[in-house]
Amino acid sequence: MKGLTELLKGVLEGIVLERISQGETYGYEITNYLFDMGFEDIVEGTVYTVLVRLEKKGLLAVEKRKSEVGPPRKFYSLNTAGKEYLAQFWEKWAFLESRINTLKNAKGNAQ
Amino acid sequence: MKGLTELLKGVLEGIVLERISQGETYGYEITNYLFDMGFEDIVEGTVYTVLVRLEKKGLLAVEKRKSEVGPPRKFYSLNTAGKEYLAQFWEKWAFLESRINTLKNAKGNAQ
DNA sequence: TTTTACTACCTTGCAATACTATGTAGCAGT
DNA sequence: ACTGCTACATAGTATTGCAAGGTAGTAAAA
Repeated sequence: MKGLTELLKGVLEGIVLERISQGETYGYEITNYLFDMGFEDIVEGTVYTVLVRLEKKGLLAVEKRKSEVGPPRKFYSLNTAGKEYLAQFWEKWAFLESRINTLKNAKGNAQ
Repeated sequence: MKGLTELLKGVLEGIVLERISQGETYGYEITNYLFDMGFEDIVEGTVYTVLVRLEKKGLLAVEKRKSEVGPPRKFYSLNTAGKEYLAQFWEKWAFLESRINTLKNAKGNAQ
């Protein structure tokens, strides 16, 4: 799906955090996962910038491990702050989703 | 709800368009509507900048009318391009919503 | 008549984020 | 040596919502 850029703002961060929370993983795998999910326009560079940002925010634990099929991988997992942050993300998402759907089903009560 | 800023990016535009599509309305009313919906941190300035952008994109028809309780109001409605754009917004939203919920219910299949 | 309150619109500068484009490097098979 | 895949990284750009102000019309209170 194309033209999602603006809608993804804030959401991508949450998606990446959730993916990590479901099991230790690394940037390249996340990129492929997103592609398989249908986010075909989210490229590697974008994912890495998100990971760097999340790490700077102090939400992730990192461990570098050798791979037998390429360069070493940086495995990420959520620390306590990361779990808390993710929980907040889901709260915000739920709020937004409910309001949007309310609006969507309102069918013209303006004025 | 606080801290929605990033999540609102792209979404706010859609919300405003949808509101307008449900019946001719103006900036001040939209602001109050958003507040009543629970978006208590979206202030007037934000709404007006959105309206200006939507107008520049050529999605809106405008008509200025006098008010008996204050300054004149600028009533907006969607033109053809605006309706098309809104339909695309809902498609994107549906896509995003479905993927997010898939992810949310995935429960750890990483690696 | 001045002040306050509500209505209504507008603008500039800022911060956060995703995208573009590009680069580096390890490993394996040809 | 070359190609292809794996894997990480970053500088610059565009878009967007927010903060913080400003201008004005109407009407009732002071």
